[in-house]
Amino acid sequence: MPPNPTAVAETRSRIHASALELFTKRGFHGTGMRQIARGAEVSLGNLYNHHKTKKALFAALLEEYEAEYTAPDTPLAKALASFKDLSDLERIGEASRAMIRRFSPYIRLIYVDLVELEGGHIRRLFGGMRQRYEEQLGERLQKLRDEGLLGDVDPITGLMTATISYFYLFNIQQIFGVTKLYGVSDKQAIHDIAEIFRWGLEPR
Amino acid sequence: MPPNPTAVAETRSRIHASALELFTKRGFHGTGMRQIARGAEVSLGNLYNHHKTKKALFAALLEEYEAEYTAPDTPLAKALASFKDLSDLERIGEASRAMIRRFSPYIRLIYVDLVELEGGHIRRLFGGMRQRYEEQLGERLQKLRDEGLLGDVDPITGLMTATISYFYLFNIQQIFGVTKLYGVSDKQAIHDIAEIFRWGLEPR
DNA sequence: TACAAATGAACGAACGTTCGCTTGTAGCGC
DNA sequence: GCGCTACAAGCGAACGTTCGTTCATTTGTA
Repeated sequence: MPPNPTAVAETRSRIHASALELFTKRGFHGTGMRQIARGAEVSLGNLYNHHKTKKALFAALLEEYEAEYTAPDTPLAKALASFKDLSDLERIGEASRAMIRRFSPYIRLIYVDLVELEGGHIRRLFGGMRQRYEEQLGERLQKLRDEGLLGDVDPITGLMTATISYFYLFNIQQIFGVTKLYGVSDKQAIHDIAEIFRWGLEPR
Repeated sequence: MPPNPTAVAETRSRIHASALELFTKRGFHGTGMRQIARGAEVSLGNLYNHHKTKKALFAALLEEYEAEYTAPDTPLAKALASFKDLSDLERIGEASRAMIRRFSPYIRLIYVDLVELEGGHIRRLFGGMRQRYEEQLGERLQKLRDEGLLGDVDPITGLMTATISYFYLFNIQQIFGVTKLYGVSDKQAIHDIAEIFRWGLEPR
């Protein structure tokens, strides 16, 4: 148990794994440092060699996930980057599902932060959403509109609402534990929602 | 300090108010019985004359709110009950906004339950949603469809998605603390979203 | 007089953090 | 190649608080 870089990194990752599991299951104040140490098979004191306080440990988990989540190679980022026209809505739905599956522990951490700590994390995620969508999609959507491939409603708002609908659907199912919110398979729900955002509820 | 019914009820409501404020602000495990007692201007021991345990006190708050929330005279229940055609979508948006405003403490409690306790509450709320929509709106929507006032997409799914979009929008703004998610006023956002669900993003 | 409402001291357990100590290897002079 | 040193990594007892809950007791009407 020395300054061996790989062994130290392994210890750190065991601590993070244990802390993640407990924080997401019992919340911040419901999780004790002794439980984290036991789960990581590490002494209580050693936790404090890696993180100054319990809060700092929690914050480290959030930051780790945030970096991964905001990377440009996530399913959702790729789906939005390659968005060409409204036939790609289903891809956004599939990507949203993949995001929730991959990042469900992160999302739970965000809820913990909201409920028990300052809650600033989720505000940051949604805060600049509109602007990010405009920067990334504004030009392409304007072009589609000029070509007569979009209707009169604001397409940025439309794509945001569609993405949020998908995201929240799978959030409800995965995080809240609800099965088949719409009574159909995920694939079917993704298609139905895409159709709604393409054609609306009015008759044509 | 006697068996005076109104005085006892007043004490109870002070306890509930103090507990609600603390639970929603610091979570379940982050709130102490002594803090609740201090906030309610009540002795520590007296809390246990009204609720057997801390968990029971929390559960009582959730139940109180749930009864109010599922009552038939809430803004959303009335908006859905009086839904006639797609021009009423804005009313659902307004009602959703009113719901989030009125019930934001309840929603925070639900998040606390999700993060720190069993989390069964939110599952119950979303679990039977599809069925409730079918029971309450199925017949009316079928009639609208027969009259040629609706398109081909499933209108139940459409109305559910629209309601959830509104609800979550104001949840994001009120509970998560995000201002103007869509960059426009609430009124404008309600209208834009209604237009999207009516006409879709495709050109007409 | 009876009894629910209200009180605050007391209990044992668990909390986050600190601290003195041990362990074990990396880097160094030889 | 070999001991030696320095020091990060790891340990668990201990500290002072705070926790949820209990309980003997007092208060104040019905």
